[in-house]
Amino acid sequence: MAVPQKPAAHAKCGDCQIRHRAVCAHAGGDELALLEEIKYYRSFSVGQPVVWAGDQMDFVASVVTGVASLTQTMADGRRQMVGLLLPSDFLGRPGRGQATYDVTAVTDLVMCCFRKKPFEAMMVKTPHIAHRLLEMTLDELDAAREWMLLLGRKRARERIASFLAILARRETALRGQAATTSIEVPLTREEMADYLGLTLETVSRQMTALRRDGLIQTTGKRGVQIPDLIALQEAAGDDSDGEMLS
Amino acid sequence: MAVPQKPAAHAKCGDCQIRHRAVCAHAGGDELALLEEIKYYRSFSVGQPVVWAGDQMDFVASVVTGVASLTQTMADGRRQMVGLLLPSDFLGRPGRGQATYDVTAVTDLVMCCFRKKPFEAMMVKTPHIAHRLLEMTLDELDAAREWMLLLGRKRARERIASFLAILARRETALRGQAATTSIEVPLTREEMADYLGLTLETVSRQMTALRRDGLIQTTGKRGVQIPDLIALQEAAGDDSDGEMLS
DNA sequence: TGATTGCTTTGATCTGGATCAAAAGAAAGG
DNA sequence: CCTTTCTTTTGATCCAGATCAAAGCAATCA
Repeated sequence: MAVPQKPAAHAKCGDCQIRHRAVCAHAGGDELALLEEIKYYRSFSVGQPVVWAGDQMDFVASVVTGVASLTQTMADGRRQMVGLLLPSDFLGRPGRGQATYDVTAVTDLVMCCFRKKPFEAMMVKTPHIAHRLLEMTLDELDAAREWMLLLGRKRARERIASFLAILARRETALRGQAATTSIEVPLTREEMADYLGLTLETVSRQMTALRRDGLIQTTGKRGVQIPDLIALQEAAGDDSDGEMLS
Repeated sequence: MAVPQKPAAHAKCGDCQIRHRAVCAHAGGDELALLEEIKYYRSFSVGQPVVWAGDQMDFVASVVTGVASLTQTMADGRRQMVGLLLPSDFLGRPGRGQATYDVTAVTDLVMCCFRKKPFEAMMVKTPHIAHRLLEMTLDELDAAREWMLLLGRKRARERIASFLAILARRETALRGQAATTSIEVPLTREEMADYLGLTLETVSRQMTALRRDGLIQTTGKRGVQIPDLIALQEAAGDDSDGEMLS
């Protein structure tokens, strides 16, 4: 397990699968050419650290494939995951040299990296990249605040249902929606617990309860099928019709 | 109570007390002149709503004086405050028409407002404003994630200590630091509970406990003195030396 | 093939904070 | 002044989820 992979030889930005959702989404052909020059790929296998909080970090990056976690750890070992980076999500903060969180590959992971200096220089020159980064950061802020409601006020069952519903939504957004949505949860029970502010035992028990109540089916450890996404969202305590925003 | 105030006649941007910390911080003289043309002030008294979640919102704004809260409410009434807007903080999201959260004046409040359309137009033309907004949004994202750790993993006592320590830090940053830091908590016990993911009874009990243990003194309902900020930060469960970042 | 290693599930018990209830301040109004 | 209203404090009890403990289960390896 965990053999460091050789970065795959990658196609040009124009063919990239995250081209239209990542930080480069609004970049024109000329801007893309500039990015193309300074980009490089890095791969990580499951469980590998990308950076530790406090480390010097001289690059920023987009997730191309796989999933990474942002985690905070207290002195006595209590852990809280504060973000999941899925394909097209952005890692790093222009204008800051140290990492703020532990970043870990929770699945095999490929990132499209840019050295910080040239990227920051580009941000000044190419308004489309800066603009897209603002847009993405505002989205992340909304997501973080949604998570604050979950962590501050939702019961264990609602937290699990919320998490599964969010993954399912992202899935139906990419694929089309079928009668039953099928997802692959990219986290272990313990990682889910760290994300949801629970213990792994509670996560396991509530998964069992949701299955017993017919809100989900499961295949293996990671597969979850959702026969009725609306019902699951109601179990999540979310205002039934779903809060959509332009 | 709560008599709507007449917006005060205000000095020019150059003299504004939040000039160097708000979204206009990096704006040059010419950019400031443009902002000056489209700005207007609005005042709210304690308890007044600024906007409700879902409302059309055709302006963005900076807090000049006072404090506002961002709150999410679940269908059954559970509430979670997801942000506090202090002087110089920014409200609103360029590129979105509806408010995402309930915004309420928790003290008397003065805001410096810009109609959304002209502000968005300016963002395109003046890179300094867009850049500052990105910077502020990234800071808010960090704050939100710090709050996720608090809500997901900290005990009641640690949450209160964290909250007071954060207010105290902001105070010592503005004023100089004295031996004893004095702060005025801008929230009622119930509002603190909504912010900290607790009940108002637990907040009250833990305030009493912190006083009993000599970590704070109190004067009236709102005044709190902190004889030893380091000790309070330890009670907050934060890595003693405080996580400072460039 | 059995043994080791990592999850995950399930059971029994404990506890921090919620809930229910009431009293005590403190400010505002008649 | 007393009454009303709002906020805070304190007390008694309860319970959702944590903690402690032990099996299950599936993959990998020797």
